[in-house]
Amino acid sequence: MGLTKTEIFTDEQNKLAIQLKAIAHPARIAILQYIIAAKACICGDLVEELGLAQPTISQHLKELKNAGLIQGTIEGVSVCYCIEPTAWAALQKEISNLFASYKDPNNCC
Amino acid sequence: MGLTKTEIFTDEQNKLAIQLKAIAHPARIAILQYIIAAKACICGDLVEELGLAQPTISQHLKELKNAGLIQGTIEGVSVCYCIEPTAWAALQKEISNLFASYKDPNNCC
DNA sequence: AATATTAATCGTAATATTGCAATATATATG
DNA sequence: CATATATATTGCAATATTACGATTAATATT
Repeated sequence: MGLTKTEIFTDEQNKLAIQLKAIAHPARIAILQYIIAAKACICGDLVEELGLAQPTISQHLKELKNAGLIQGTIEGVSVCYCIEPTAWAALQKEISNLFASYKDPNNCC
Repeated sequence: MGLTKTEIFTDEQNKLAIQLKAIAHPARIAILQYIIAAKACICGDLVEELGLAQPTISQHLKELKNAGLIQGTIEGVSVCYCIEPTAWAALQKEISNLFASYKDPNNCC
């Protein structure tokens, strides 16, 4: 075990879980916030900005990339990261649906 | 290692990460959707509904409870679960802020 | 070409997560 | 009280995650 039983759930549930998991880490939240806050793309000031080692940051960026939430373009020696607008908007909508489906308290608890 | 360096990040980032992590599993997404879809509170039809063993469901419910996202009230032999409205709304707002902070594509990537 | 700079990859240790069988707990009901 | 029902807890095996040192890869600069 130690293995999520993905075959039991719908593709939508699995995909949402994967993308939420990508965001569900303080370092990756911080990375996303930093990328968003910078008006331009971020060319890897992240190592200095956060207090984590370079391989660790690189790994977190890879996970965000794998989840499709950011994209990186090579700019000479460095790499520029920014939000992937389509996936970002899609995830926003998906999460919004989940939360909005809960209307008012049933006050039975 | 294997341990998130929480001291590096803000309380907000850590709390958001914890609550997102609670949702970031297909079983827990399915549980939340089922609780929401039922107009009344759910008294453990979950084991039959999802294809997971009873201890596994119980554990997932515990995690959602620990994250403050659901609450359970004892109803005789069984337990009724429903969304915790305050935490649910707060998390919705927090996530909404994160996503909304990204305006338009900077098209520099 | 040699060196510097930046980021990715590999390998590894520590810890966390997932899932379940077995068991425990707690409340009904006969 | 004995038994049934519903849920929680414990213990464990398999796997995943987190973090980083060491190394590699790739492009600039001298």
